[in-house]
Amino acid sequence: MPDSILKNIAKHIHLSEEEAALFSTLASVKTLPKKTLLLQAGQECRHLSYVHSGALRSFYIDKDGKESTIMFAVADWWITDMYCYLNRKPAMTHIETIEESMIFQISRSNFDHLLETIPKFERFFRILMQNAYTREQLRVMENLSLTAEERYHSFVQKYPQIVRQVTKKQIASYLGITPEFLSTLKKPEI
Amino acid sequence: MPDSILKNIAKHIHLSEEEAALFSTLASVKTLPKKTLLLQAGQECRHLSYVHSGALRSFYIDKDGKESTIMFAVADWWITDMYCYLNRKPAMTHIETIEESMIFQISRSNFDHLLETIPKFERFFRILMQNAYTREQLRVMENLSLTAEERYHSFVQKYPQIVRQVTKKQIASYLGITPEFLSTLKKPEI
DNA sequence: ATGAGGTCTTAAGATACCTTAATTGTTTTC
DNA sequence: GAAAACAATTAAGGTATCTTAAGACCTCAT
Repeated sequence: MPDSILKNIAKHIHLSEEEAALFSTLASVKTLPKKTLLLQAGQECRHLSYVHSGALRSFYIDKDGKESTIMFAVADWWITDMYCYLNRKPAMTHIETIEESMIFQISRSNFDHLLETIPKFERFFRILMQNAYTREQLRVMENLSLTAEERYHSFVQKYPQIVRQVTKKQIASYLGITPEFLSTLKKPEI
Repeated sequence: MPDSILKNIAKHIHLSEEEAALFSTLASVKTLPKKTLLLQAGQECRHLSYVHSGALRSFYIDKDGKESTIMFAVADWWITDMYCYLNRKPAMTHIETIEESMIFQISRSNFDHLLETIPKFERFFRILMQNAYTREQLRVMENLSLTAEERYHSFVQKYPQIVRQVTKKQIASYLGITPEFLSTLKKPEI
């Protein structure tokens, strides 16, 4: 188990060697080729994934077949269909790799086990959820108050690494605009 | 201290009598008249508030003076400018009462003290943050994939109680549309 | 009670963003 | 390494939503 994920955890809580070892037995590694579907809407969402390398996205397909990108996950990000993972509901979103990726996965039952065995993980996940919540709330705020062009510039400034790893079509679907309209916007300063 | 807030906590964790008593010493009660500004953008956000009765909203005012409602909080909801509360940044949003309200507040330092003294609260806040996160993510999804009319109907169905307590103008600013446009939409079945 | 200010509605004209379509360049696949 | 598929761009016409304005209705303070 490469230690990028342990470093990610160590940002917020300190694990003893034994705890880190236990954690390692509860996570599994996967290497996935580009364009691999990791989760399909309707399926049970069994895994929380940490991205060691590569890039993934989760997206929703509405009744008209239109795709909306819910989130991107590049190195050092966590991704899942959180609502469905936590509440054992059928997934609403799809998750796929954008490029070849190496990820670590924690199943729902190992997640529960982890929280019971090492209560410090409650703190870790609280902080993870806190950050995810405030990020989504800021996104809602920008969706409500900014024009498409402003949202695009804000995205490029906030996530320059993601911009390098995904297509403009995918960014457009994250911003809630069409690729054609994105094309007409003034390019942001980088 | 009325026990609505203890019941809210008991939904997710079990507190002993002593723990409940300690918690009570760390929260303070306030009764606020209608239209009271509880937090102003730019100020430090010192409090996390639980709504016992009444209704509040948080909103953002953009560079053109346009208001966007970030969230409503009616009985049994928690509200604050979470990003700024947790990270000691100046508030981005305003919070005001919509009607006379009774709330319980926890200061940032008491919050920290609570998490250290009663680690079960890590679990409680994890679950609170989890729910807030998945709710915001669903809101982003709806903003990206639904028309204004569909979002309005979804809001009415999800939050009938809020609909009774706030104006249509405020709902419009939550949905990201103008009150004039909301007025032209087909009324939802209730 | 009266007036002042806010909310809600309707309507006409304006605009941000969408749809469709065609062209070119790039990537993937056999 | 050719063919097929996809991404990016440009442009013309269309639509959802906004802006402004005006009138009717509330609500609340004097």
